[in-house]
Amino acid sequence: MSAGHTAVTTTPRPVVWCEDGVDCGIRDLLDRLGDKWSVLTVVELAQGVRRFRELQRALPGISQRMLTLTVRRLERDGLVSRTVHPTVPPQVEYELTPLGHSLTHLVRAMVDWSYGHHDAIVDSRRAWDEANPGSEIR
Amino acid sequence: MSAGHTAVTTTPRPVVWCEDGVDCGIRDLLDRLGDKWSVLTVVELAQGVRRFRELQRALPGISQRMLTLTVRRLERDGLVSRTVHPTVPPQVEYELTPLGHSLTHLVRAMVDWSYGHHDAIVDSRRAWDEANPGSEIR
DNA sequence: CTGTATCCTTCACGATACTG
DNA sequence: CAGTATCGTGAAGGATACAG
Repeated sequence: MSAGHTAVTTTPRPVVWCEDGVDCGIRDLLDRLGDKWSVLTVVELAQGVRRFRELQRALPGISQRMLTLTVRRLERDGLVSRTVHPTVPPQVEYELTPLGHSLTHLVRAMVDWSYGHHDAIVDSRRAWDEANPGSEIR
Repeated sequence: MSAGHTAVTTTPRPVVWCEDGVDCGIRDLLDRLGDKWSVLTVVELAQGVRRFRELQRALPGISQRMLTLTVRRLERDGLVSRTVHPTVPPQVEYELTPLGHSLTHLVRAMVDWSYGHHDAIVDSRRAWDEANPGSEIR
């Protein structure tokens, strides 16, 4: 694997792009994973059905606006189902769909990896910061 | 599981926060996953050692500035090692560390999930968009 | 309670020029 | 080749007010 003394001229099979620049779907996932609240929302809903207000309380710091946007996008992607009970005051329940539950395994793997390597990352950062004082990288 | 006819009063063990709002590291991972180029860079480096220019060519669309920032951050986190050969012109090689390689498994799982569920997501979006014409959600 | 509508700020990223 | 420096832009997200 590291036996390359000459340049690696054969580009191995692409993993992310199918053909020159064509995204195969990973970008969608990364975008969802990337926004501030989607994963945390999925994690909370993995515990069970939640009402709007319950979600908001479970996600300290989220604004009403962002919670709405987040659950709407998750619903649009088919990860979350939204059930409106026509009562007064209104009652809306959010729940993970089977597709959403399948994402849960992945999220669990991410959480596990974080737990397992967080110390190493923190140490590495501290060492790097000491070796590169005054760097604007962060 | 769905047997809750009364409210779920016992909040299950937290998964993301250790204690009220304390992040246990998942946030760091999500931030890295979230930025535009980190994962793609790791994927490319998973194929082998790469020089700066090689990386740039492998990541169509990335600017010189962003590539620098991305590899610096990955280096700071201990995911990537940077080796400078004091030649002229300069030659710098980037390589995944063992920590970086461990992330590869997770990325692979993400790619697999994307491949497996991309169609379902696309379908769900189309259906949602048809059911919610003129929505600003996207 | 469950949203929408506005306004405003931040900052991630791109473009470009310059350096050793 | 491998960066650094600077500037500009758009989009994400927060705060707040209002509605059904």
